Amino acid sequence: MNNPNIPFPSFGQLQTGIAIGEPQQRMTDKGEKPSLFADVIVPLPLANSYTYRLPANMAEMVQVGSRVIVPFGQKRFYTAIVICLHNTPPYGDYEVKSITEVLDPYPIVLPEQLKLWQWVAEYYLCTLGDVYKAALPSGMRLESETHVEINSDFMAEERFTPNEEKIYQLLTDGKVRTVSVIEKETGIKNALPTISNLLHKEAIFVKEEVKRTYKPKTEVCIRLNSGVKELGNSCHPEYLHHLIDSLKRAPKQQQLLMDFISMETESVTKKELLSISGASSATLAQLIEKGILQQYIREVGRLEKRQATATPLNKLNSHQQEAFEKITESFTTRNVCLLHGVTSSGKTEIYIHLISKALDEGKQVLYLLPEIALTTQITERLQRVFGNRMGVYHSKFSDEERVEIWQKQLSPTPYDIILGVRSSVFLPFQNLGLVIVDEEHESTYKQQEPSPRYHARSAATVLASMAGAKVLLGTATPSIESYYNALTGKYGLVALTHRHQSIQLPEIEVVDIAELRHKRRMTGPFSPALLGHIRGALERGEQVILFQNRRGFAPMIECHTCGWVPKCKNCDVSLTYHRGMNQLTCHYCGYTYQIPTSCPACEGEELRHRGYGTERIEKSIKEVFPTARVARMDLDTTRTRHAHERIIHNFQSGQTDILIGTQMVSKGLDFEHVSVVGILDADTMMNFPDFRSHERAFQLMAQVAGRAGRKHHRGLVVLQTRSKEVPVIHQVVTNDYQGLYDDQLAERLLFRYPPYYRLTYIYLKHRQADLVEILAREMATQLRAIFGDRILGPDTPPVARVQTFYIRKFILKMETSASLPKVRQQLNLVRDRMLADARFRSCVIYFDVDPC
DNA sequence: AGCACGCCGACT
DNA sequence: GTCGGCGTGCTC
Repeated sequence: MNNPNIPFPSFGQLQTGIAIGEPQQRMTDKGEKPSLFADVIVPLPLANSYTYRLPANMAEMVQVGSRVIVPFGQKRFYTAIVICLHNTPPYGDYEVKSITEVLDPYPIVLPEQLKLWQWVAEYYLCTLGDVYKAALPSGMRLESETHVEINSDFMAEERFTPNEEKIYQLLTDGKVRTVSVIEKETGIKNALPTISNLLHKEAIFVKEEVKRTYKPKTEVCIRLNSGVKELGNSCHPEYLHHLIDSLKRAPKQQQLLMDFISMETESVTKKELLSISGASSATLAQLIEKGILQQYIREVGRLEKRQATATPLNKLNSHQQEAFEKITESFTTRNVCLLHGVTSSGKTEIYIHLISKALDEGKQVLYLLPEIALTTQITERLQRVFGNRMGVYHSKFSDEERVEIWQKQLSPTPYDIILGVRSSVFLPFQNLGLVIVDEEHESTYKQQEPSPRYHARSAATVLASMAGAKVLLGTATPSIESYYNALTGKYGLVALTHRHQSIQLPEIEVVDIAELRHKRRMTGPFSPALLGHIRGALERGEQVILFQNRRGFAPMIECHTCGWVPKCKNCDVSLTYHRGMNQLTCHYCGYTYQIPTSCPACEGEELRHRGYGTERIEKSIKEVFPTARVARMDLDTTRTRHAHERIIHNFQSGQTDILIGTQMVSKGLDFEHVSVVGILDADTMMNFPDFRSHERAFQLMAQVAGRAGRKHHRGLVVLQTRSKEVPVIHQVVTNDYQGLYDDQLAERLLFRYPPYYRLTYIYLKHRQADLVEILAREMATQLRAIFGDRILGPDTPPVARVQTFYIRKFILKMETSASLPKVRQQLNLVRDRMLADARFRSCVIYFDVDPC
């Protein structure tokens, strides 16, 4: 295993070989000759780019990075991205189709972005089409749909089949319908063949139409009728008075007109006018009817209009100032710097000063946050300082809003700062100077599903190096990988150990719930000690956070008689009981089930809840403290855009006493009055079957613990566990990150994990269990022939079946010294070889590079 | 990913 | 004959 020289067969080209950008011009093309061909990528999981003919009238209008509409396949049209313009006719005997329409006369994907797309596709072993789909807001990707209409001139010569008759009859009303509508209304499963038969018989017309999903937002506005306005302005200053007088007999209209004039504005939205004047829309309609006021529709942006910067920068304290200078210093020799700052050390202030510095230098800043943390406090803090220079890019924003941000970033007046989640690394930047990855250790930066399975931290680093920008990774609990990179000198390292405003780290009390449970001293999920501390806090008017990293009511229900547990029919997992919705839910595929009244195995009537989710914790705590005001924050209570903010706001303003939540409660929040934090069950985190489980458990617990404590009082954390002898528990109690790091690093080396080895997971999926099994066995042989004992598996993952697909998994552990392009090429080769086998053609094989 | 095409078994 | 359900192969 110590030999990194794997027997790689020597193949010529290693890379995918898709050329992006202007090709080398041949001498003969030196002139300003317009290009004849365009290579494009389509938003499909296809490995190749495709060459289209560029009609002469479009040649001037298209650039690398423009969107174009192209016919692709038998009927459909797609929005493709031009990645190369050239004059080389493609070889091979296929008909070269022409571009249908050019959507952008300028690039909407900049050359640098295309390079990032290509890096992501290569590194994460996916297609450019996958990256394209993830990168561009879907509102910018128009697709075609088939519309079907009756031919009214049709004379029946042949007989129709029953299905043809059905569809024809449906269409006799003359309405235009899409294929899916026809299928729905007739109940025919696959209507396409029948529709094409009808088309052959010329009974119907079919047209393929590109649907424009993006619609600009509009509002109805009111202004003076132009004639009235002119008279009022110049010729007859008295005219408006006459006009008002003339409405004497219509006092409501008169009042409304006066209200409008007193607003001293050219134009106002209808809504605003009516609400200010209190008039009815009928009154307004009459004024419009009389030609005094005029109604028109105005296009408005969806982006929030905000005040220009108002609040000045806070002055940094001496520790922050020192850190700030060290970071700046580090950037002179290194591109990436890790800021390791304990909770409440004021990292955000340092970020703000770094952002401000970058802006002063005329650069743009990308501020990345993990998915869950966004909104609330950090956003508000940054908005107070940077106002309308900052844009927010988040999955809870509508697609239209994302489109507008994208376009704004291409405009001459882009946001200087983007605060965003994972996917904002794909936004166009014209002059990027700094990327901040906040809470860099967060695993939500890694996209799990679907492809591209990319890590935003890595993508951001690559993006920055392409743009000549610097990267700051900030966290209180660095990922083992980043800390290793910092200690080995690849990254700069700056530590911030002083907490702001004399806030002490909380005291952590470990409670052994195994023993208490044995002695029957537990009240449901709560130990006597925890309940005592909660009671104390409530009596003192202080707040409590209870952390349980599991949503729902109970992770499973179980028949008390025979032990039967309901499982998902699609996935190999037990179902979570959600009490609020009174149903069982699969947390993997989202499928919901009715609750059985009796056990289908033994017909026992007693089905018991096993374990605790946040919902059940909420119910239990209300039973113990009936007067306490309790709120819950988890995926289920924060589905809507503002729910998250509302829960936090209510807690912050003291309208809630106890906040129960999943890891959501641990992110980027600072509450003034929290004195007690309860970690209800540390074991579920530590027992997670993953090499990162202890690292993650430490990070989570340290973060949650950091929520306890206020300015002058030390907070208290009650940590309930059944395994208090596990080192991580002690490391959390003593806030010993270094200890955790040393332990983990030793383990990682011993068991060949990152940062010493690079991991790639190889997944195999198929509907038939036996087929994946055979595939796995044969693939194992091939993989081992190349990679030897660097291949582990095939394993059956803990959840062996998700959404009716059976799953097998290999783990590849590569030395960091091995050539990545060669490894990738080998992996692709094996996959292609397996899929070339007729037996395995319908199997799915994919890779997860640097899994989290 | 769609979509066509071809083959097969079932229904009537 | 018609229909629906797959497996297979291709998309400039």
